[in-house]
Amino acid sequence: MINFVLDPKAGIPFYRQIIDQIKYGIVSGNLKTGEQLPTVRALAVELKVNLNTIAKAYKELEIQNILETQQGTGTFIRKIEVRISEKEKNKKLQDICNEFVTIAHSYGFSVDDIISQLKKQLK
Amino acid sequence: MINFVLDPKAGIPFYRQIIDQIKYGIVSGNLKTGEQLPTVRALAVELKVNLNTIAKAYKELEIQNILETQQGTGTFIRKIEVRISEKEKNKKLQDICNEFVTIAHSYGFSVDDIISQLKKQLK
DNA sequence: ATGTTTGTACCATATAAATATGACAATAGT
DNA sequence: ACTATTGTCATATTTATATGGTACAAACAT
Repeated sequence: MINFVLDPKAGIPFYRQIIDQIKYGIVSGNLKTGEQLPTVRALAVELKVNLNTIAKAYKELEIQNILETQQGTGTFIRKIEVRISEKEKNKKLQDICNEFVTIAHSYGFSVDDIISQLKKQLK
Repeated sequence: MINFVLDPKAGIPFYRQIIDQIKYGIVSGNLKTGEQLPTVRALAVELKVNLNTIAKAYKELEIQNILETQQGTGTFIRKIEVRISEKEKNKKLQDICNEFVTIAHSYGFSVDDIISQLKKQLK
């Protein structure tokens, strides 16, 4: 579970701060596959924002296939189900990598930079 | 010269993405002092945005004394040192990687999968 | 069945971002 | 001088974003 925090001075919308923290939580392992997130109302109260703001964050992550929501039950970190061929999988991985290398490049980061950052995250 | 890239899914305004890419381009050495940037019109066409959006980015960097514009001639990198702290740089790299890893994760790929794919691309 | 908890949908409002146009000014090349 | 190219400015308009308020719908517990 994460300890959510909002920074009103950050100049970053609340819902996006929440998105980022969830993503960070997944990458760092603080959020595990299948784990339930706080309910929109609970988190809204905790962070003192409207429940729509939370719902918007959750919604966007659901569209990105990162979360899974069930009305009446809750919101969860999506369990990945792989039902594509090995070949398609590799193609997908390649596509994702290409896209991100391009973005990283535009900020002056090299593939080596990315790799060493990723390795850091493994520890 | 930079290969500018706009990511509509990033949740960061276009003009700010351009600003960041120029700043990081200077820091990483991809943009050198005195170098001319694309004209506002050229970059607008390339990125398929309005020229005002590019002009806004350039303008803000001129105010920050990072760019130098000469009406009728073009926009250039100023002879000053752009300082971005290690911390900030790492944050940016981390953000990019974070985004990357989360998406990959949602397709069932691990950080190790990504690293080995990236290493393949290096060869 | 009923009530509670869950996410969802819709509406309203304010602000920010991006576009569209057009006119203008400085520079360079001819 | 003339022309083309550059950035600038102003203004209006449209679109997207951001947050809040309220009511609705699905799942669950009892």
